[in-house]
Amino acid sequence: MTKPKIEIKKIDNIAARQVTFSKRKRGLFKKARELSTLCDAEIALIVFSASSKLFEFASSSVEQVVERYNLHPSTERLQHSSEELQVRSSFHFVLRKEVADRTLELRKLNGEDLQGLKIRELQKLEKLLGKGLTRVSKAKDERLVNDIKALKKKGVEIAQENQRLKQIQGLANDQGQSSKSTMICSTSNRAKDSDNHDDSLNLGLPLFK
Amino acid sequence: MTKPKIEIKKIDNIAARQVTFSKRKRGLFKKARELSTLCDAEIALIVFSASSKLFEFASSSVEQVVERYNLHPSTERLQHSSEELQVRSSFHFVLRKEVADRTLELRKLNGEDLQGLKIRELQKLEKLLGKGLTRVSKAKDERLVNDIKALKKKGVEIAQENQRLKQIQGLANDQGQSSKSTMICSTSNRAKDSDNHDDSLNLGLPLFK
DNA sequence: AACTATTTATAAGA
DNA sequence: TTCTTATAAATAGTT
Repeated sequence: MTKPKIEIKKIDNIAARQVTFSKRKRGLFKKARELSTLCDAEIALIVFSASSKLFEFASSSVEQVVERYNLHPSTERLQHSSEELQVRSSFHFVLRKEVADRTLELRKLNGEDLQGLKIRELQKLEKLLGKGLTRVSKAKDERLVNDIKALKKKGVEIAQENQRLKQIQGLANDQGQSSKSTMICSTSNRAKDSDNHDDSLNLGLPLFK
Repeated sequence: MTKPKIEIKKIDNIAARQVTFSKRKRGLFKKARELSTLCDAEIALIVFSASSKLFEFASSSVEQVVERYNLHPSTERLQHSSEELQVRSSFHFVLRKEVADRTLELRKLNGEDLQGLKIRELQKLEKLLGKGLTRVSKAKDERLVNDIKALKKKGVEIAQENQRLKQIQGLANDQGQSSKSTMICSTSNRAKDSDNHDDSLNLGLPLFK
Protein backbone atom coordinates (compact mmCIF):
# COMPACT_ATOMS: atom_id res chain seq x y z
CA MET A 1 0.00 0.00 0.00
CA THR A 2 1.44 2.93 -1.21
CA LYS A 3 1.77 4.94 -4.27
CA PRO A 4 -1.69 4.41 -5.53
CA LYS A 5 -3.86 3.19 -2.80
CA ILE A 6 -4.42 -0.35 -3.96
CA GLU A 7 -7.39 -2.56 -3.41
CA ILE A 8 -6.88 -5.59 -1.18
CA LYS A 9 -7.85 -8.46 -3.42
CA LYS A 10 -5.96 -11.19 -5.16
CA ILE A 11 -3.46 -9.77 -7.65
CA ASP A 12 -4.22 -11.19 -11.09
CA ASN A 13 -0.89 -10.61 -12.77
CA ILE A 14 1.35 -13.45 -11.68
CA ALA A 15 4.63 -11.59 -11.92
CA ALA A 16 3.27 -8.62 -10.05
CA ARG A 17 1.84 -10.96 -7.45
CA GLN A 18 5.21 -12.58 -6.89
CA VAL A 19 6.94 -9.25 -6.53
CA THR A 20 4.37 -8.03 -4.08
CA PHE A 21 4.61 -11.30 -2.20
CA SER A 22 8.36 -10.90 -1.79
CA LYS A 23 8.15 -7.33 -0.64
CA ARG A 24 5.25 -7.75 1.71
CA LYS A 25 6.52 -11.01 3.10
CA ARG A 26 9.73 -9.27 4.08
CA GLY A 27 7.77 -6.48 5.72
CA LEU A 28 5.49 -8.91 7.55
CA PHE A 29 8.37 -10.92 8.98
CA LYS A 30 10.13 -7.77 10.04
CA LYS A 31 7.03 -6.57 11.84
CA ALA A 32 6.62 -9.92 13.55
CA ARG A 33 10.22 -9.87 14.70
CA GLU A 34 9.89 -6.32 15.98
CA LEU A 35 6.69 -7.01 17.87
CA SER A 36 8.19 -10.02 19.61
CA THR A 37 11.25 -8.03 20.60
CA LEU A 38 9.58 -4.79 21.60
CA CYS A 39 6.74 -6.30 23.56
CA ASP A 40 8.17 -9.56 24.78
CA ALA A 41 5.56 -11.53 22.85
CA GLU A 42 5.87 -15.14 21.74
CA ILE A 43 5.09 -15.33 18.05
CA ALA A 44 4.97 -17.93 15.32
CA LEU A 45 4.34 -17.02 11.72
CA ILE A 46 3.97 -19.63 8.99
CA VAL A 47 3.59 -18.59 5.38
CA PHE A 48 3.07 -20.75 2.31
CA SER A 49 3.42 -18.93 -0.98
CA ALA A 50 0.99 -19.57 -3.79
CA SER A 51 3.69 -21.85 -5.17
CA SER A 52 3.75 -23.77 -1.88
CA LYS A 53 7.09 -22.52 -0.70
CA LEU A 54 7.36 -22.41 3.07
CA PHE A 55 8.54 -19.42 5.10
CA GLU A 56 8.50 -19.30 8.85
CA PHE A 57 9.35 -17.10 11.78
CA ALA A 58 9.12 -17.77 15.49
CA SER A 59 10.40 -15.89 18.52
CA SER A 60 11.30 -19.25 20.05
CA SER A 61 10.43 -22.06 17.68
CA VAL A 62 7.35 -22.85 15.66
CA GLU A 63 7.04 -26.16 17.46
CA GLN A 64 7.10 -24.56 20.86
CA VAL A 65 4.58 -21.88 19.97
CA VAL A 66 2.29 -24.40 18.31
CA GLU A 67 2.52 -26.59 21.37
CA ARG A 68 1.65 -23.68 23.59
CA TYR A 69 -1.19 -22.90 21.24
CA ASN A 70 -2.43 -26.47 21.45
CA LEU A 71 -2.25 -26.43 25.22
CA HIS A 72 -4.07 -23.13 25.48
CA PRO A 73 -7.33 -23.47 27.41
CA SER A 74 -9.39 -21.65 24.80
CA THR A 75 -8.18 -23.97 22.08
CA GLU A 76 -10.29 -27.01 22.77
CA ARG A 77 -7.68 -29.64 22.10
CA LEU A 78 -8.30 -32.92 20.42
CA GLN A 79 -7.71 -35.43 23.17
CA HIS A 80 -6.15 -38.75 22.40
CA SER A 81 -7.29 -42.20 23.28
CA SER A 82 -3.91 -43.69 24.08
CA GLU A 83 -3.26 -43.92 27.79
CA GLU A 84 0.37 -42.98 27.28
CA LEU A 85 -0.64 -39.81 25.54
CA GLN A 86 -3.08 -38.94 28.25
CA VAL A 87 -0.51 -39.46 30.95
CA ARG A 88 1.87 -37.24 29.09
CA SER A 89 -0.86 -34.72 28.54
CA SER A 90 -1.59 -34.52 32.23
CA PHE A 91 2.09 -34.09 32.95
CA HIS A 92 2.07 -31.36 30.40
CA PHE A 93 -0.84 -29.75 32.04
CA VAL A 94 0.86 -29.74 35.40
CA LEU A 95 4.11 -28.44 33.96
CA ARG A 96 2.29 -25.80 31.99
CA LYS A 97 0.57 -24.66 35.12
CA GLU A 98 3.84 -24.49 36.99
CA VAL A 99 5.41 -22.43 34.26
CA ALA A 100 2.39 -20.16 34.18
CA ASP A 101 2.38 -19.74 37.95
CA ARG A 102 6.03 -18.88 38.11
CA THR A 103 5.77 -16.58 35.14
CA LEU A 104 2.96 -14.68 36.79
CA GLU A 105 4.88 -14.48 40.05
CA LEU A 106 7.91 -13.13 38.21
CA ARG A 107 5.75 -10.57 36.48
CA LYS A 108 4.27 -9.46 39.77
CA LEU A 109 7.71 -9.11 41.27
CA ASN A 110 8.53 -6.96 38.29
CA GLY A 111 5.56 -4.77 39.12
CA GLU A 112 3.32 -5.98 36.32
CA ASP A 113 -0.16 -7.51 36.42
CA LEU A 114 -0.89 -5.95 39.78
CA GLN A 115 -4.40 -4.82 38.97
CA GLY A 116 -6.10 -7.83 40.54
CA LEU A 117 -4.24 -7.72 43.85
CA LYS A 118 -5.65 -6.57 47.14
CA ILE A 119 -3.83 -4.00 49.20
CA ARG A 120 -2.81 -6.69 51.64
CA GLU A 121 -1.24 -8.69 48.81
CA LEU A 122 0.53 -5.65 47.46
CA GLN A 123 2.01 -5.02 50.87
CA LYS A 124 3.17 -8.61 51.05
CA LEU A 125 4.76 -8.31 47.62
CA GLU A 126 6.42 -5.07 48.65
CA LYS A 127 7.85 -6.69 51.72
CA LEU A 128 9.12 -9.64 49.71
CA LEU A 129 10.81 -7.33 47.22
CA GLY A 130 12.34 -5.31 50.00
CA LYS A 131 13.74 -8.45 51.57
CA GLY A 132 15.15 -9.68 48.29
CA LEU A 133 16.61 -6.28 47.54
CA THR A 134 18.29 -6.13 50.91
CA ARG A 135 19.82 -9.55 50.43
CA VAL A 136 21.01 -8.87 46.92
CA SER A 137 22.46 -5.51 47.88
CA LYS A 138 24.23 -7.08 50.81
CA ALA A 139 25.61 -9.89 48.65
CA LYS A 140 26.78 -7.38 46.09
CA ASP A 141 28.44 -5.17 48.69
CA GLU A 142 30.18 -8.12 50.27
CA ARG A 143 31.42 -9.23 46.89
CA LEU A 144 32.63 -5.72 46.21
CA VAL A 145 34.43 -5.51 49.53
CA ASN A 146 36.04 -8.90 49.00
CA ASP A 147 37.17 -7.98 45.54
CA ILE A 148 38.70 -4.79 46.85
CA LYS A 149 40.45 -6.66 49.62
CA ALA A 150 41.81 -9.18 47.16
CA LEU A 151 43.05 -6.41 44.92
CA LYS A 152 44.70 -4.66 47.81
CA LYS A 153 46.39 -7.84 48.87
CA LYS A 154 47.63 -8.41 45.36
CA GLY A 155 48.86 -4.84 45.26
CA VAL A 156 50.80 -5.36 48.44
CA GLU A 157 52.32 -8.54 47.10
CA ILE A 158 53.34 -6.91 43.85
CA ALA A 159 54.80 -3.98 45.72
CA GLN A 160 56.78 -6.32 47.93
CA GLU A 161 57.98 -8.25 44.91
CA ASN A 162 58.94 -4.97 43.32
CA GLN A 163 60.87 -4.00 46.38
CA ARG A 164 62.68 -7.33 46.36
CA LEU A 165 63.53 -7.01 42.68
CA LYS A 166 64.82 -3.53 43.20
CA GLN A 167 67.12 -4.74 45.90
CA ILE A 168 68.39 -7.57 43.70
CA GLN A 169 68.91 -5.11 40.89
CA GLY A 170 70.73 -2.80 43.22
CA LEU A 171 73.06 -5.62 44.18
CA ALA A 172 73.54 -6.58 40.55
CA ASN A 173 74.30 -3.02 39.54
CA ASP A 174 76.76 -2.76 42.39
CA GLN A 175 78.44 -5.74 40.81
CA GLY A 176 78.34 -4.16 37.35
CA GLN A 177 75.76 -6.67 35.98
CA SER A 178 72.80 -5.73 33.79
CA SER A 179 69.82 -7.89 34.77
CA LYS A 180 66.84 -8.98 32.70
CA SER A 181 64.80 -9.51 35.83
CA THR A 182 63.96 -5.84 36.05
CA MET A 183 61.60 -6.43 33.18
CA ILE A 184 59.30 -8.60 35.23
CA CYS A 185 57.44 -5.64 36.58
CA SER A 186 57.54 -3.83 33.35
CA THR A 187 54.89 -1.19 33.16
CA SER A 188 53.85 1.25 35.80
CA ASN A 189 54.83 -0.39 39.01
CA ARG A 190 58.54 -0.06 38.63
CA ALA A 191 59.86 1.65 41.72
CA LYS A 192 59.92 5.34 40.97
CA ASP A 193 61.63 6.63 44.05
CA SER A 194 63.24 5.61 47.22
CA ASP A 195 60.32 6.53 49.47
CA ASN A 196 58.51 3.20 49.10
CA HIS A 197 60.49 1.15 51.50
CA ASP A 198 58.92 -1.47 53.66
CA ASP A 199 55.45 -0.19 54.48
CA SER A 200 53.77 -1.86 51.54
CA LEU A 201 50.43 -1.92 53.33
CA ASN A 202 50.25 1.81 53.08
CA LEU A 203 51.36 1.53 49.53
CA GLY A 204 48.53 -0.89 48.68
CA LEU A 205 45.80 1.30 50.03
CA PRO A 206 46.10 4.40 47.91
CA LEU A 207 46.94 2.31 44.90
CA PHE A 208 43.82 0.15 44.92
CA LYS A 209 41.17 2.11 46.72
CA MET B 1 7.98 3.34 13.94
CA THR B 2 7.45 6.68 13.42
CA LYS B 3 8.05 9.98 15.10
CA PRO B 4 11.38 9.29 16.69
CA LYS B 5 13.08 6.38 15.12
CA ILE B 6 12.90 3.92 17.94
CA GLU B 7 15.29 1.22 18.90
CA ILE B 8 14.03 -2.33 18.55
CA LYS B 9 14.48 -3.74 22.02
CA LYS B 10 12.13 -4.66 24.81
CA ILE B 11 10.16 -1.63 25.97
CA ASP B 12 10.79 -1.04 29.66
CA ASN B 13 7.76 1.01 30.52
CA ILE B 14 4.91 -1.44 31.02
CA ALA B 15 2.08 0.81 30.00
CA ALA B 16 3.91 1.95 26.90
CA ARG B 17 4.72 -1.64 26.07
CA GLN B 18 1.08 -2.63 26.29
CA VAL B 19 0.01 0.26 24.11
CA THR B 20 2.65 -0.54 21.53
CA PHE B 21 1.65 -4.19 21.64
CA SER B 22 -1.95 -3.32 20.86
CA LYS B 23 -1.06 -0.99 18.05
CA ARG B 24 1.56 -3.17 16.41
CA LYS B 25 -0.44 -6.35 16.87
CA ARG B 26 -3.27 -4.78 14.95
CA GLY B 27 -0.87 -3.71 12.23
CA LEU B 28 0.75 -7.13 12.06
CA PHE B 29 -2.54 -8.97 11.75
CA LYS B 30 -3.69 -6.55 9.10
CA LYS B 31 -0.51 -7.12 7.09
CA ALA B 32 -0.89 -10.86 7.41
CA ARG B 33 -4.47 -10.70 6.20
CA GLU B 34 -3.55 -8.47 3.28
CA LEU B 35 -0.66 -10.68 2.21
CA SER B 36 -2.80 -13.78 2.22
CA THR B 37 -5.48 -12.02 0.18
CA LEU B 38 -3.27 -10.19 -2.28
CA CYS B 39 -0.90 -13.05 -2.99
CA ASP B 40 -3.03 -16.07 -2.37
CA ALA B 41 -0.73 -17.25 0.42
CA GLU B 42 -1.68 -19.61 3.20
CA ILE B 43 -0.75 -18.00 6.50
CA ALA B 44 -0.97 -18.78 10.19
CA LEU B 45 -0.01 -16.25 12.82
CA ILE B 46 0.02 -17.07 16.51
CA VAL B 47 0.79 -14.39 19.08
CA PHE B 48 1.04 -14.71 22.84
CA SER B 49 1.24 -11.42 24.69
CA ALA B 50 3.65 -11.01 27.58
CA SER B 51 0.68 -11.65 29.82
CA SER B 52 0.01 -14.93 27.98
CA LYS B 53 -3.05 -13.82 26.12
CA LEU B 54 -3.52 -15.63 22.83
CA PHE B 55 -4.19 -13.98 19.48
CA GLU B 56 -4.33 -15.83 16.20
CA PHE B 57 -4.90 -15.37 12.52
CA ALA B 58 -5.03 -17.91 9.74
CA SER B 59 -6.08 -17.66 6.14
CA SER B 60 -7.71 -21.07 6.51
CA SER B 61 -7.26 -22.34 10.06
CA VAL B 62 -4.27 -22.58 12.37
CA GLU B 63 -4.70 -26.35 12.57
CA GLN B 64 -4.69 -26.70 8.83
CA VAL B 65 -1.61 -24.55 8.33
CA VAL B 66 0.23 -26.29 11.15
CA GLU B 67 -0.67 -29.62 9.62
CA ARG B 68 0.71 -28.49 6.29
CA TYR B 69 3.76 -27.17 8.08
CA ASN B 70 4.32 -30.50 9.79
CA LEU B 71 3.98 -32.34 6.51
CA HIS B 72 6.37 -30.05 4.70
CA PRO B 73 9.52 -31.84 3.42
CA SER B 74 11.91 -29.18 4.70
CA THR B 75 10.52 -29.43 8.16
CA GLU B 76 12.26 -32.62 9.14
CA ARG B 77 9.25 -34.14 10.71
CA LEU B 78 9.46 -37.18 12.90
CA GLN B 79 7.20 -39.34 10.84
CA HIS B 80 4.94 -42.24 11.76
CA SER B 81 3.21 -43.29 14.89
CA SER B 82 5.69 -42.08 17.47
CA GLU B 83 5.69 -38.58 16.06
CA GLU B 84 3.21 -37.19 18.53
CA LEU B 85 4.99 -38.79 21.44
CA GLN B 86 8.36 -37.49 20.40
CA VAL B 87 7.09 -33.98 19.94
CA ARG B 88 5.49 -34.13 23.33
CA SER B 89 8.59 -35.55 24.90
CA SER B 90 10.79 -32.82 23.56
CA PHE B 91 8.35 -30.21 24.70
CA HIS B 92 8.20 -31.94 28.02
CA PHE B 93 11.91 -31.32 28.29
CA VAL B 94 11.49 -27.68 27.33
CA LEU B 95 8.77 -27.23 29.91
CA ARG B 96 10.88 -28.75 32.64
CA LYS B 97 13.66 -26.40 31.76
CA GLU B 98 11.30 -23.45 31.81
CA VAL B 99 10.05 -24.41 35.25
CA ALA B 100 13.62 -24.79 36.48
CA ASP B 101 14.70 -21.47 34.98
CA ARG B 102 11.84 -19.55 36.49
CA THR B 103 12.26 -21.21 39.85
CA LEU B 104 15.90 -20.20 39.92
CA GLU B 105 15.05 -16.67 38.87
CA LEU B 106 12.48 -16.44 41.65
CA ARG B 107 15.04 -17.66 44.16
CA LYS B 108 17.54 -15.10 42.99
CA LEU B 109 14.97 -12.34 43.30
CA ASN B 110 14.42 -13.55 46.82
CA GLY B 111 18.13 -13.15 47.47
CA GLU B 112 18.96 -16.84 47.40
CA ASP B 113 21.43 -18.77 45.27
CA LEU B 114 23.49 -15.67 44.63
CA GLN B 115 26.88 -17.26 45.15
CA GLY B 116 27.51 -17.97 41.48
CA LEU B 117 26.70 -14.48 40.24
CA LYS B 118 29.17 -11.89 39.08
CA ILE B 119 29.05 -8.40 40.50
CA ARG B 120 27.60 -7.14 37.26
CA GLU B 121 24.78 -9.66 37.52
CA LEU B 122 24.14 -8.75 41.12
CA GLN B 123 23.87 -5.12 40.16
CA LYS B 124 21.42 -6.01 37.40
CA LEU B 125 19.35 -8.04 39.86
CA GLU B 126 19.43 -5.18 42.33
CA LYS B 127 18.22 -2.77 39.69
CA LEU B 128 15.44 -5.14 38.67
CA LEU B 129 14.30 -5.51 42.26
CA GLY B 130 14.43 -1.77 42.74
CA LYS B 131 12.28 -1.25 39.68
CA GLY B 132 9.78 -3.86 40.81
CA LEU B 133 9.67 -2.45 44.30
CA THR B 134 9.03 1.05 43.00
CA ARG B 135 6.20 -0.18 40.82
CA VAL B 136 4.60 -2.27 43.54
CA SER B 137 4.87 0.54 46.08
CA LYS B 138 3.37 2.95 43.61
CA ALA B 139 0.51 0.57 42.82
CA LYS B 140 -0.12 0.03 46.50
CA ASP B 141 -0.11 3.75 47.26
CA GLU B 142 -2.45 4.46 44.39
CA ARG B 143 -4.78 1.76 45.62
CA LEU B 144 -4.65 3.22 49.10
CA VAL B 145 -5.36 6.73 47.87
CA ASN B 146 -8.25 5.51 45.73
CA ASP B 147 -9.74 3.58 48.61
CA ILE B 148 -9.50 6.64 50.82
CA LYS B 149 -11.10 8.80 48.17
CA ALA B 150 -13.92 6.31 47.75
CA LEU B 151 -14.47 6.22 51.48
CA LYS B 152 -14.49 9.99 51.67
CA LYS B 153 -16.98 10.19 48.86
CA LYS B 154 -19.20 7.64 50.54
CA GLY B 155 -18.89 9.53 53.78
CA VAL B 156 -19.97 12.72 52.12
CA GLU B 157 -22.92 10.99 50.49
CA ILE B 158 -24.04 9.43 53.71
CA ALA B 159 -23.69 12.70 55.53
CA GLN B 160 -25.76 14.42 52.87
CA GLU B 161 -28.38 11.72 53.02
CA ASN B 162 -28.36 12.07 56.77
CA GLN B 163 -28.87 15.76 56.47
CA ARG B 164 -31.77 15.22 54.12
CA LEU B 165 -33.37 12.71 56.42
CA LYS B 166 -32.94 15.00 59.34
CA GLN B 167 -34.73 17.74 57.49
CA ILE B 168 -37.55 15.39 56.55
CA GLN B 169 -37.76 14.22 60.11
CA GLY B 170 -37.79 17.78 61.26
CA LEU B 171 -40.70 18.49 58.99
CA ALA B 172 -42.45 15.33 60.11
CA ASN B 173 -41.99 16.21 63.73
CA ASP B 174 -43.32 19.67 63.04
CA GLN B 175 -46.41 17.95 61.68
CA GLY B 176 -46.49 15.47 64.54
CA GLN B 177 -45.63 12.46 62.36
CA SER B 178 -43.16 9.72 63.29
CA SER B 179 -41.31 8.46 60.20
CA LYS B 180 -39.72 5.07 59.55
CA SER B 181 -37.40 6.58 56.99
CA THR B 182 -34.98 7.75 59.63
CA MET B 183 -33.89 4.13 59.97
CA ILE B 184 -32.26 4.01 56.56
CA CYS B 185 -28.97 5.22 57.92
CA SER B 186 -29.09 3.03 60.92
CA THR B 187 -25.67 2.62 62.46
CA SER B 188 -23.11 5.21 63.32
CA ASN B 189 -23.74 8.01 60.94
CA ARG B 190 -27.00 9.14 62.35
CA ALA B 191 -26.80 12.87 62.92
CA LYS B 192 -25.29 13.39 66.31
CA ASP B 193 -25.59 17.10 66.73
CA SER B 194 -26.95 20.22 65.22
CA ASP B 195 -23.58 21.54 64.03
CA ASN B 196 -23.53 19.49 60.84
CA HIS B 197 -25.79 21.57 58.68
CA ASP B 198 -25.19 21.96 55.00
CA ASP B 199 -21.44 21.82 54.55
CA SER B 200 -21.22 18.06 54.27
CA LEU B 201 -18.02 18.30 52.24
CA ASN B 202 -16.23 19.58 55.26
CA LEU B 203 -17.86 16.90 57.29
CA GLY B 204 -16.54 14.17 55.00
CA LEU B 205 -12.96 15.25 55.15
CA PRO B 206 -12.14 14.99 58.82
CA LEU B 207 -14.22 11.86 59.15
CA PHE B 208 -12.42 9.85 56.48
CA LYS B 209 -9.00 11.28 56.15
C1' DA C 1 -8.85 6.89 22.78
C1' DA C 2 -7.54 10.65 19.37
C1' DC C 3 -4.11 13.41 17.15
C1' DT C 4 -0.09 14.40 14.43
C1' DA C 5 4.52 14.60 13.00
C1' DT C 6 7.52 11.39 11.14
C1' DT C 7 9.20 7.17 9.89
C1' DT C 8 8.31 2.96 7.29
C1' DA C 9 6.39 0.27 3.86
C1' DT C 10 5.58 -0.30 -0.62
C1' DA C 11 3.34 0.24 -5.76
C1' DA C 12 5.10 1.51 -9.97
C1' DG C 13 8.42 2.15 -12.97
C1' DA C 14 13.17 1.46 -14.65
C1' DT D 1 15.84 -9.03 -8.56
C1' DT D 2 17.14 -4.62 -7.15
C1' DC D 3 16.85 0.51 -7.03
C1' DT D 4 14.34 4.61 -7.02
C1' DT D 5 10.71 7.50 -5.95
C1' DA D 6 6.31 9.22 -4.83
C1' DT D 7 2.91 8.34 -1.78
C1' DA D 8 0.15 5.54 1.41
C1' DA D 9 0.22 3.47 5.82
C1' DA D 10 1.92 2.64 10.41
C1' DT D 11 2.97 4.33 14.56
C1' DA D 12 5.81 6.93 18.74
C1' DG D 13 4.97 10.42 21.48
C1' DT D 14 1.73 13.51 23.13
C1' DT D 15 -2.57 15.26 24.79
